[in-house]
Amino acid sequence: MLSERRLEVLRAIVQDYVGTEEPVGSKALTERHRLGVSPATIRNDMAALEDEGFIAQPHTSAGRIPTDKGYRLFVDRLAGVKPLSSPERRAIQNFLDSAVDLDDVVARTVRLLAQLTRQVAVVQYPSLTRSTVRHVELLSLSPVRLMLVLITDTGRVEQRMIDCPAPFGETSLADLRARLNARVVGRRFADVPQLVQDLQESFEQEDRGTVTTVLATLLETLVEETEERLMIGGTSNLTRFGHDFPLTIRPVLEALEEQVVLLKLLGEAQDSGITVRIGHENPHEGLTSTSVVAVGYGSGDEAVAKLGVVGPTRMDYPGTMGAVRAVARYVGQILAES
Amino acid sequence: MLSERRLEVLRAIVQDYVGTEEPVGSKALTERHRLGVSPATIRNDMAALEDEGFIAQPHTSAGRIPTDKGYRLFVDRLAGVKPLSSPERRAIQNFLDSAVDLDDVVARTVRLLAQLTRQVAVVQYPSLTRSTVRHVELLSLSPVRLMLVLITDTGRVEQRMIDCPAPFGETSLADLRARLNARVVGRRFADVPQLVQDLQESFEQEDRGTVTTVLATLLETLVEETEERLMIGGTSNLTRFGHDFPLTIRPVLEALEEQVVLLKLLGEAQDSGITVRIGHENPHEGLTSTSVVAVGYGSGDEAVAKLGVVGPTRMDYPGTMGAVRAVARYVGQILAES
DNA sequence: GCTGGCACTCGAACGCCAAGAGTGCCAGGC
DNA sequence: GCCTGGCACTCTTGGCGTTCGAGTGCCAGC
Repeated sequence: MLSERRLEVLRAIVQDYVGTEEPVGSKALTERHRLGVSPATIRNDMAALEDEGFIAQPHTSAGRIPTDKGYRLFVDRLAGVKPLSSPERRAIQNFLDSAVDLDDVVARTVRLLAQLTRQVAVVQYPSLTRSTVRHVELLSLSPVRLMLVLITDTGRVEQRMIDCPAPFGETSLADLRARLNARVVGRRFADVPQLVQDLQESFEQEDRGTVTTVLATLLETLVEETEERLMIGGTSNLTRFGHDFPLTIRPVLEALEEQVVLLKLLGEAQDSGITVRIGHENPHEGLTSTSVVAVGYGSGDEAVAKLGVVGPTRMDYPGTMGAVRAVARYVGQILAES
Repeated sequence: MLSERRLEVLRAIVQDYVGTEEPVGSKALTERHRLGVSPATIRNDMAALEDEGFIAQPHTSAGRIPTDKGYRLFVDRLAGVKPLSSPERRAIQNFLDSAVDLDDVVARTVRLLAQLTRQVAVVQYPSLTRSTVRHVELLSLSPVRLMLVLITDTGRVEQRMIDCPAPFGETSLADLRARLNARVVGRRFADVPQLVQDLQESFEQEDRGTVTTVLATLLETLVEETEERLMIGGTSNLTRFGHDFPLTIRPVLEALEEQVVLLKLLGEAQDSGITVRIGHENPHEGLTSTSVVAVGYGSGDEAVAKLGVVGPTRMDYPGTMGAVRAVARYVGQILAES
């Protein structure tokens, strides 16, 4: 068990290292923090912290830097979440309020997060599986060509082309549109498959082929789009990463290009509460020198998607967590309003 | 006027430098290219090329590297466009053919371009101004809430929420929908404003407010969405940029984050034919050490949008130009089919 | 107009040394 | 028992001079 002061020393080390990017020594610590003891004492504490694996020395005659384990302890026990200032809050709200559609909301959220945290921001589009259907529209582009448009309660829109096996009249189309909407509007996407499964039976023989095709396309859209989309931004913040550039930044950029990786990353975050993954806690290889701070957001109580930032393990955790939480909260509000 | 051989020397310098990333000397040139003369002669030629500003020495006792002006001459007079191999062509076609919707087409195009050229790829979504209207849909979400959906011939879909000043009945809605479509389907977006300007006059007094609102929203959407969207990818290729990382890469990443900058960049490319902007020819400050290779693409004869890559001035121009042109061609085909 | 020869320049690499930061440990004091 | 001042030790960092080699420019000769 670590004494109170040793924890205090760890906190001081983390804070200083985050600020200066340089290994911090015992003397510097006593100068910048009122620890009430001499450097020699701090040295003993540091030796103990190193034995426990919370800090490490890059080389023998250098100061100490926190390890992943050290950051973990810091985040779990030593640091709170730093709330944003009220000007910041107002700025967020203003900026998000002027969004015109869902794409715009997401785009603005990304910019905002990247600016506030000075890190790479990742925002997932509201998920289809947890959303409900607001409307299904069928348009006839030609007698044998339909367009299916799917609108969610979060404002997301998906469309698909459909080639009909046989000409499909306007009355049949209106009929199908009405029946389809009657069954699925307001329901969750996950429930749609059962809700429409016997729909084609109520149609004339000649139209059944088309109806079946439409239903198949609808279900396909649901499945395909469960592969969620996301938007990232603030990659130029990666340049503030460290000194040994190419090696560090390369795998990160590569990971960021892989939507699958990012979705998995966000997916592993808890539904509620802020999740912080530090360095090697990250499953993906290219991201072992980064930390991920993620949180769910949603229009109601439940999270419909997640957002977060990716940055160096040496980051300002309290500030980042505060910004991420605040942005998630406001985006949730915006979505609820629309 | 430069002699034939001196041009040949310039070509050799560009090729070698692009391959090795290192200043190329007279001896190395004679070894790798059959120029038929001795290093001393090459040195004279190089001195001449340097006088003309086509090549430069990083420092006195180093080899030469091409200047922007040198690359320009190379691109204009010395290099052709290298066509892709037929396996590559087949791969492109296969990859693009399996796209499910417009977003997917664009996303795949970006990946493809980035992979083929090993550079940062930028693809603009098909522009609204040059597109035609395929369909306008109006959905009633509640008696006082409408959704406007706009579908283009390139498959792009835009939607907007509309709050009606007064309740709007289903029959009025159907009427408006029919009249709207009758007027604008198949027409260019640019022509829409005049086509709908007196539409509200044929409606009952009580509905006019709503009709006016709908029309206003439609026009607003046209204007707003003329601010085009685009997608970028392959940023991890920036790591292969050069040796002096942070300074070079930072402004590039920043420029890439600014959609406005990129749109302007692509916008300045010619409508037909490949445009190559080299180094300082680029208007944007952060991109003075990059070259941009861009080309228009479209479903018909006319370009509806542009795509291209951004890379170091030291790039394989013939190969890059070949890849960009080929990808643009295939994307055009895909769009024409859908 | 090309070529071989030659002197020259200059950056990269290396080794060396001194300075400074930081540590670990120990003996003494509260 | 814990803290502290002192001290020897370790290593990195930066400056400096030297060497090495690539590449150049120029010139005389063919």
